[in-house]
Amino acid sequence: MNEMKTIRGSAPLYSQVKELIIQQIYQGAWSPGDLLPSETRLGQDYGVSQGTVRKALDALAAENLVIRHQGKGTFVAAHTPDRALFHFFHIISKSGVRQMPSSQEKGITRRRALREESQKLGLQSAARVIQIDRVRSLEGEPVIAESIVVPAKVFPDLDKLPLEDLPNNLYQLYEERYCVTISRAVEHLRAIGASPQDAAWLGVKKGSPLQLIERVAHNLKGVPVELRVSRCNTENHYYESIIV
Amino acid sequence: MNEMKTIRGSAPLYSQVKELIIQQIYQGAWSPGDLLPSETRLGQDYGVSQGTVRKALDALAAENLVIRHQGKGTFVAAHTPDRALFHFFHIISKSGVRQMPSSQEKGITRRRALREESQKLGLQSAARVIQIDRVRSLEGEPVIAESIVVPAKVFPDLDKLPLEDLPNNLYQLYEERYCVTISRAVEHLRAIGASPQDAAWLGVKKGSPLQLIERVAHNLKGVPVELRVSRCNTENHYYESIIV
DNA sequence: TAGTGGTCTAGACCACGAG
DNA sequence: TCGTGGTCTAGACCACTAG
Repeated sequence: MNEMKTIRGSAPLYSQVKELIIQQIYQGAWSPGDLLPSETRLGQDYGVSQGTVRKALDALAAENLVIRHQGKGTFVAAHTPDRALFHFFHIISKSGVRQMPSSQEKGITRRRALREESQKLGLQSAARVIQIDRVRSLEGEPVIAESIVVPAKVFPDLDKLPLEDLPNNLYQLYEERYCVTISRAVEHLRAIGASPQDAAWLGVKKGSPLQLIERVAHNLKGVPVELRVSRCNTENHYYESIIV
Repeated sequence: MNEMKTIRGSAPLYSQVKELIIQQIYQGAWSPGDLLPSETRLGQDYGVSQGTVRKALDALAAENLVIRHQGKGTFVAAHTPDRALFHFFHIISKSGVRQMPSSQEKGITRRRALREESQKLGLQSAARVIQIDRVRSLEGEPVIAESIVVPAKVFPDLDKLPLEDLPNNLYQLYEERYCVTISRAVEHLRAIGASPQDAAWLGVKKGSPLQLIERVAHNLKGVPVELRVSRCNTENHYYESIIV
């Protein structure tokens, strides 16, 4: 590549460069964890100045799509345990401890999507989906009952994996096995009463208050690819949110 | 002012400029809503280049402390209704409507802080605080029972205001009447059962699940200046959180 | 028309990491 | 020692706003 197709009246150059880089990550030209070419090199490739590339990379870094390391270079962001913990897991113990919960799988099923699910995932009605149920524990205590629904088309064979092979960090699996990068999510929180199933799994009384978290997770292109419903026992934990 | 005291080995210049600007806003040199001098002018005043001032202002804009308008200039951020709604109010109706709730004051009292309150607010034990209780409604339905606790020292006379004079948007009052700018908050969410008081105020059954939101709000310097505990009926609403 | 922030470029030097 | 991103500067042009 040697020239940026600059279109008069279109988005700023750095923004076009940014989208180009996202496109290339999406297409697999660079994978999560890979070192990107230097700013200078990218500028030569795209036919723009190094400063413009820098602005594009800064914007990507602000969205956690790349990680910059002085002296080393710029890397495509990967769903490391750290990223999972500090960006995609918001349950903190009351004493302030932040740690990744362990997972106990309760089952995987393949079925047809409910109307609401296909709508939220942008699927044809009654498209095939895979559901994973698991209970997640912190310090040995079961705290979260979690149901995950994903399109079977995007994650084929996910239900064929042995239960034991399902990692704690699913987003890493999505990334490595299915080349799907989760880059953004929207969560809706409510308070509900524990269902008999939740009560049994979490060791609480039926009807006791649980924190409900409904998450829709999106890939690099902003397409929803996962629904996740969590019911949390917030006796000893809470959900943390920072506002600016 | 004509020269930036650059200290060798210290923080980057633009970061020092940023802190200087925060300092001047904090001291009232510029008030919320005011137009800042142009980048060029600030650069002359501080003895740095316009590009360095720009980086400082960009950082301030990222934290919502200033607002930039092409062609007009850079303004000190104010707690307008819009900012309250889109940055400090996260309850959305299930149909996706986002609107500011109306408030019905239930009382203001002056008392001594509980141990937990003085700890969270960084006060001497048993320091004087003012508590405001109110019920907030969306589309005529009472949805949120809210208790606000602030240090009497920071907001003197707040309890002397006629109840009717308490505005819906308290942060605007803090800003205009007490020169306290809320710039950041941390929220902890849990699910609880409705107390008799909450049940009466919100028109739900005692013990029914409510969304609890405990917020600590900080001023420009990062000092906590307000505690706010909200109990929300999430039958028809939810708390929205965006993750990147 | 004048002034502002937004974009783009170019070049210099520094701090960091790796060999 | 070398290459990287981080900082800082300087100047050009554009898009928007207001008078």
